[in-house]
Amino acid sequence: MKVSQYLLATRRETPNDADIVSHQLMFRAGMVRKVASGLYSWLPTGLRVLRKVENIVREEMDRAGAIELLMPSVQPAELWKESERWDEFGPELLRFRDRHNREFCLGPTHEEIITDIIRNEVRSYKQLPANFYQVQNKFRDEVRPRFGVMRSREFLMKDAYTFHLDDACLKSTYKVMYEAYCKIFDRIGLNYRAVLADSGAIGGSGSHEFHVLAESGEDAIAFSDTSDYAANVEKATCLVADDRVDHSSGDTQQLEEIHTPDVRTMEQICKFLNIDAKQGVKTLIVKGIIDSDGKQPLVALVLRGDHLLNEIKAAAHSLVASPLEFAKDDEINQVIGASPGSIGVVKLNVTMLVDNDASILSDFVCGANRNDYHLTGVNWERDATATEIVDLRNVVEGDISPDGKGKLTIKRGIEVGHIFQLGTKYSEKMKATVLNENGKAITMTMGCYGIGISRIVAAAIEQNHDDRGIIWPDSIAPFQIAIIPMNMHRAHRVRERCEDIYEQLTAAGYDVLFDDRKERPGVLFADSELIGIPHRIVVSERGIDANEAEYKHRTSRDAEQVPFEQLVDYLKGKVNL
RNA sequence: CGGGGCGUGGCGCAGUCUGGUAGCGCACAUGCUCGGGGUGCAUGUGGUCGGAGGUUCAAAUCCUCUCGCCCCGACCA
Repeated sequence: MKVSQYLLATRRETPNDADIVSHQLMFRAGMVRKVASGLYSWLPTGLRVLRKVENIVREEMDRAGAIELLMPSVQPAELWKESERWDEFGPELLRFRDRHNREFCLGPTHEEIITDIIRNEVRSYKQLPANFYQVQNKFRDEVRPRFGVMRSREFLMKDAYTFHLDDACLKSTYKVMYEAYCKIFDRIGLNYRAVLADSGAIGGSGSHEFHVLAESGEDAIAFSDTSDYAANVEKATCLVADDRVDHSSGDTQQLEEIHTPDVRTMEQICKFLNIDAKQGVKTLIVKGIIDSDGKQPLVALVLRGDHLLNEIKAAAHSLVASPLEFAKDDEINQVIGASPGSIGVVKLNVTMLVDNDASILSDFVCGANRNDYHLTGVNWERDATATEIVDLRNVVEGDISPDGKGKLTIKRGIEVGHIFQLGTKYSEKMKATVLNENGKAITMTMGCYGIGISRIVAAAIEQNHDDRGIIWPDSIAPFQIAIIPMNMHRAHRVRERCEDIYEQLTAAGYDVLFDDRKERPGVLFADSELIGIPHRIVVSERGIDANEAEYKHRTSRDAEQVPFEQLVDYLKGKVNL
């Protein structure tokens, strides 16, 4: 491509609504432009990258035995009502009516449509397992779109769905998909980790997320520093470090009530009593499961002062309402007789779920269930008893890995892929069955597998940039090689030489950007670096005199001189096609 | 949804408090200049100041309504 016949659209300045580096650089490099909140146009440079990612995904999916198809982005309400997600999904699902007043939605995902296809087309166990995928725009009406294409409302996604006679078959295909995903991210050249994930509302037994590691990631992921344990912090567990002090000889503190005016938060109580948050306990009041009388009791969740509640773990408990709902202040006052900020575990009249680590404390501090008072020297058994001891908290750096091997470290990641063993959630509701070898109708068991194509583009930039711009891996660069002429508009021989190199490299199959604009060298250099073209050839009069082109990689400091006749072969050794 | 902020040429901003008929940088066009890191000079194109209504002799500026965009939001018990 010659720049004179292309839309480079680079900018020197960053728009003020771009607050992460990938968004800023995608704008400045002329890759995307915002059309409305969460909606972007992909300019030619951006589209080139998007297509490259898409093609790698497509090749690996095909190689793994998946078959491509394409489903509509507009979907009829009937199918969503059948799966009961029409009501479950919430406002993220954009709903509307057509001219005949029939209800539709813009597809945020395609389980319903694919299940409908498969139940109509697949009748025999002999046709299983089946693995279908598509690459398509999805729409989710995000409350707050942000970070450019990282969390936009419309985005490009590869989604695959598999159908099986039984769970064993599902598990083996799941493993094949897991490996295909690893190949995809390896080929793109990203630093990523596969982690255990919460399967969430979608249900099912097994689930992994694939995260690109980056400071700006929205998710926290926990790894063992010695084993291969890795999990989303939402899901991560740890072993309890049992460093309980032995008080069997009775040398504990006395229970004492202290007047603590205006002390409500853990931070305030620590300051007031000059203690560490590890020596305190916080008591969160949430709503419980509605009982047989139709009443909704309150449940207390007890955590060590320095720990954070994991809402997913809490909501998963059989006594706790799901999704998790915090009790309102007046309810708490009514039932417990004290306000939030003064709640504690002693003589607490509701079910008490105590986190593992809170349960091994002794001589700790908590609210007194009396406004403006706290208790010190509290001890389990003697002063209070847990209804149940459970895992309720987010793991933190330094916790013991659940496999007992090593300690957890926590890093941030951008979720770019997610695979699920769905089971029969959709196939059962939508009656997707096949006949088995005995002629009996069997409900198929399903898996689903997503990759955020547009998000990968942003994630790759988050991971690969410097102060001059993007640094693409060869695999997804919009152009692999830039040809930059020096003083071309005065020196015909520079133009001729560039044209010649451009022809040769293009013929060799490379994506080459020949910057033939009448601009000063600084502009040409700056733009090629901003766009992130990994390999750069400079042709100058001086070089022509020496019969040499200059080669430099985007990441290297110094350039190398290469004789013109060796240039193509030289690049073949440097640039991965 | 709650809280905060912002809408002025394509982009980044000043002007708004204290009303007087719109300005700067970048980009763009033309000419000269420069020619290995966003050259310099000159000239020029482009904005009914998000929209509607109101106050006023006069509104980007004051008032009312409205639309759009951005940021933050369990962590507290």
